[in-house]
Amino acid sequence: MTDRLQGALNKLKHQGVRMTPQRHAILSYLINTLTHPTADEIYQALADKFPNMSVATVYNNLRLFKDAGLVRELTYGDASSRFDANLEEHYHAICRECGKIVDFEYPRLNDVESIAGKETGFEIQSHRMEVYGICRDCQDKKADKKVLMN
Amino acid sequence: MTDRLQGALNKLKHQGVRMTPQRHAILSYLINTLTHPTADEIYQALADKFPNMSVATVYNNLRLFKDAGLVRELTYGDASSRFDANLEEHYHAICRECGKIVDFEYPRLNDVESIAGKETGFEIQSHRMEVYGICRDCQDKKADKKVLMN
DNA sequence: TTCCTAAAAGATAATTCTTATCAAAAATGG
DNA sequence: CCATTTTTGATAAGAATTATCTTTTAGGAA
Repeated sequence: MTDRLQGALNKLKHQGVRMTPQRHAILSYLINTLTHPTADEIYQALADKFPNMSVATVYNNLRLFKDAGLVRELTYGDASSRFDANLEEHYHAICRECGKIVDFEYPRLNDVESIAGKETGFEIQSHRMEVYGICRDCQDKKADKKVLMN
Repeated sequence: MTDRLQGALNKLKHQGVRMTPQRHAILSYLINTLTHPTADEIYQALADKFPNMSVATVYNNLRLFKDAGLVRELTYGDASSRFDANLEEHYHAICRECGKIVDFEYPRLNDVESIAGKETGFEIQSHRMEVYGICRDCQDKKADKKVLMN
């Protein structure tokens, strides 16, 4: 059991949230996976352990975790939301080909929020930044395809 | 007729794209509006002029403009995509309350793309950044509500 | 101008993702 | 172990977007 999972479980207990096997599995999966899965990916990943689990349960729990401040919902170009249990400051790189999301380190943009606030009159609460491109895997696939075509 | 509209029309013609009244109206609306409308907002806005126009036509043309490099699709937290015909460098401030999107100026993040590329192995093509908060209007509304409650 | 043909529009069905509903099952506190 | 409240699971419903297909139209050629 990781520290982060333990901490999350404590937080939920403290908020009076009941623990269920499904809930535990979803949370655990989210915290231990390095990718940023969609609701459906979580559903698929847990299908072996919980053949009877409903997708609605996954969505319900993701919302609950979000409300509890345990995960963030990421909405990007492709259709479905992705979920990120890493609440620390970090930015994302997104593959235009396969939708994969990878974290990367970059100095926090400290001044954007105040500058944008002054310029727009908004009361800024947060910011977000990401880069788009083609991941290594998809680059390789494209190279292979080229070779095959010649 | 604005220069930007004229330029866009030329670009389409050059690509062999046929012009239709609906297409022209959608493009013109997008270029002349300062907001970043959703497909449905465009549809509603043009309903008077084109009572028989289908939503599918709006979506088809938006995709065509996107493929032609004339507009960008912006996907945010709320359900539907927004479209931006301003291709110049700029960042967005988004209101969490009403969904409004406002442009703001901030020095271009020149180094993010190369730094992220080195760190992740991605072939980076673009980046995007935005701030989230409460716009002036919604701040005022909240203040009013407070007064009323006392 | 008129005609031809490929492209686009319009109507609507289909898809996809997500949320709502509700009866049955399960989790906590006593 | 019981009672109460939550959660689950099944499914319907909803919203945004895309696909399909027929009719109409744009734009070049005759």
